[in-house]
Amino acid sequence: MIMTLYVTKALSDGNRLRTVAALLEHDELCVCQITEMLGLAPGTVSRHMGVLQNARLVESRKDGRWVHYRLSGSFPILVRQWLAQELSQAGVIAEDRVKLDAVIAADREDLCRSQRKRKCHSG
Amino acid sequence: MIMTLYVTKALSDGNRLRTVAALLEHDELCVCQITEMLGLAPGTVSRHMGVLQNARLVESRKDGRWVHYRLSGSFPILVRQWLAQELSQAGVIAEDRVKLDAVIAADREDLCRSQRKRKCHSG
DNA sequence: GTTATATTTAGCAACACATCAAAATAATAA
DNA sequence: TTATTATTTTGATGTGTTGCTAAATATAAC
Repeated sequence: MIMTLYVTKALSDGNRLRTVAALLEHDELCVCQITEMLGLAPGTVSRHMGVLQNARLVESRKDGRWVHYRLSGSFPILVRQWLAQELSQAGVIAEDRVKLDAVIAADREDLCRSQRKRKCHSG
Repeated sequence: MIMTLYVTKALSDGNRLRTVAALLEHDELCVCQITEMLGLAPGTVSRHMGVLQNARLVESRKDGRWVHYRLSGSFPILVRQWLAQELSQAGVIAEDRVKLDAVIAADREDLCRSQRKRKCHSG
């Protein structure tokens, strides 16, 4: 397969684009933070991150039970510039920015605890 | 939907990437020429071109029964530069280049005639 | 060791997409 | 007008993707 396709396919999903937008503004985010921002199941987010990692757009760093993702050094710079321009204008991403700020301000443990609780109530 | 998604989705298919690569090197190509290069059914190629046009990556010009496509003026320049760099290294696209040169050298009417013939034989 | 827990993987249903053949369109040629 | 013909649209089919829940993995806390 054309290498470029891994990149364009990875970027051809709205939730992955939102994640990249978030990582353009925050050095590192852990899976639970991204999960909170997107409002998806953890497993789904994990798979999205796998697609981005497979395209070499993000890298992961393990910190205890937490896994942090950041934009990869091999993220094509021209694409990065383009996305930085375009995504900053999208409404959804402005909302994500607000939500993320709250998420980051909160304690990480509290965040994970509230995600667990939500899961129990829904089942 | 995030506007950017139209672009990334349009570029997330191998045959559409090959088409864009061809249009980076040839001002204009008609549907039958692209069809010959990709080796797909005309209807399939038409739909692909529709996706690219919808994302404002290409524009069409009608010339009698023929329709010519070219890269749009609103094709994001950073993406264009990135693709020009990346796609030039792909093997498939090198092959396409050779095939396209032959296609363009041939008479357009002959090309369409041969495509008609092929269709009959296969049915 | 055992328990708790953040993430990943597996299995599955729903939806989206690529492809072809064939019918419909639009334009030329006779 | 009638016949050709390049392209588009439609209908059907197979494949890929996204999402969830639940099980598995890996790490920390007890």
